[in-house]
Amino acid sequence: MRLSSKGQIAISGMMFLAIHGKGRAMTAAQIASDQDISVSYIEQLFANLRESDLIEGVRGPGGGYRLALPAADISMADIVTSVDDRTYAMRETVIPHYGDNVRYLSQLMWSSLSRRIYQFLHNISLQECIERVEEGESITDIPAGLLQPGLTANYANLREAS
Amino acid sequence: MRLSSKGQIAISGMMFLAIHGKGRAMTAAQIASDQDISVSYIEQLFANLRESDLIEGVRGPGGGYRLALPAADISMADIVTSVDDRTYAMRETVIPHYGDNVRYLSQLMWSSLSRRIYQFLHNISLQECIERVEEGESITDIPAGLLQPGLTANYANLREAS
DNA sequence: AAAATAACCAACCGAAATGGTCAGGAATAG
DNA sequence: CTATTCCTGACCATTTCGGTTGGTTATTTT
Repeated sequence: MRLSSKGQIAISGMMFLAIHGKGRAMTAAQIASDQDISVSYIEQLFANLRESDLIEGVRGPGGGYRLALPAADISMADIVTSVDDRTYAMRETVIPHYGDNVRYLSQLMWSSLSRRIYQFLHNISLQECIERVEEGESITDIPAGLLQPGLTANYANLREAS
Repeated sequence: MRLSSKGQIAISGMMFLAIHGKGRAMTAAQIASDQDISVSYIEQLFANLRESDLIEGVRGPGGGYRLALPAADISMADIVTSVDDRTYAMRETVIPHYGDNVRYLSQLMWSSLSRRIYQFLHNISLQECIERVEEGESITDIPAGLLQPGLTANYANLREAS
């Protein structure tokens, strides 16, 4: 299991589709602008998501990208593995030898944990993910480095302010 | 939140200490050999773990590395953030503007998920992690790419075979 | 005291991944 | 036909990954 900024961008992009799309297609330009990232890079990542049948591309004027499935049927694991684990060769590519006791155990350990992380992400749907924030989850008391100092409000605050 | 092969190596290394150390120090050479990786690279990663007070280094003959805390008091999140999130600048470094409604929401979404992943990893201790495998967790039915084809046995099988 | 061990430290290096640019081609709406 | 927009491929700068080399300390053993 792997999780990088690539997965972050893909997840944020999918959230954007789920929230603002609502059936109609959103252009790569809109998604890129939302995340302050280049259009081409969004297109690269969304090409992966399309190959994984998570989104559909609609060409021509009025076109863009839309979810290929209900948000409830798309998991975080689906998104992450689509863009992140694609080229990620797990380090345990050597088929373990039963005689090589110690090394085999190390591989087994990581596999076990990797699987737990995958299943955790698999149980979080795009739908549930955006509902949680829209319902005004309070996000305080977060470990250092995970969040910017200024970012301690929630969606409810945002609604009042805008 | 971030998770790469660096985190994997660190976690596997810590598991090695927890299982084989049992109080006495294990050398960087032993840990590196177990993971089939260079000694210097292990030293680099373990320097981070030491700075985070997760391990102690003991110099001289008979020296090596040992856990600085009971395995039950060390979480997966501790290890991963020590080596992985150290140089990882979260993409949300721009302080969100309340007026910039859409972009703020995207950042909020990711922060919310990132926090959930962190807390998930924070609730898995090194102790619990190794016990689970030692007790013979069966690891079949794993999504493609997460595990090598040959790697479908469990610790119980290993014990029988060796 | 000398030698051996093994953590520590810093500089550098090739390969890969990240994130981006540019130039076009193919489909579709007006 | 034309504008829009996805799609594709080539290329590029920078960072990260994993490693190498060459040391220096601290500690134990001889």
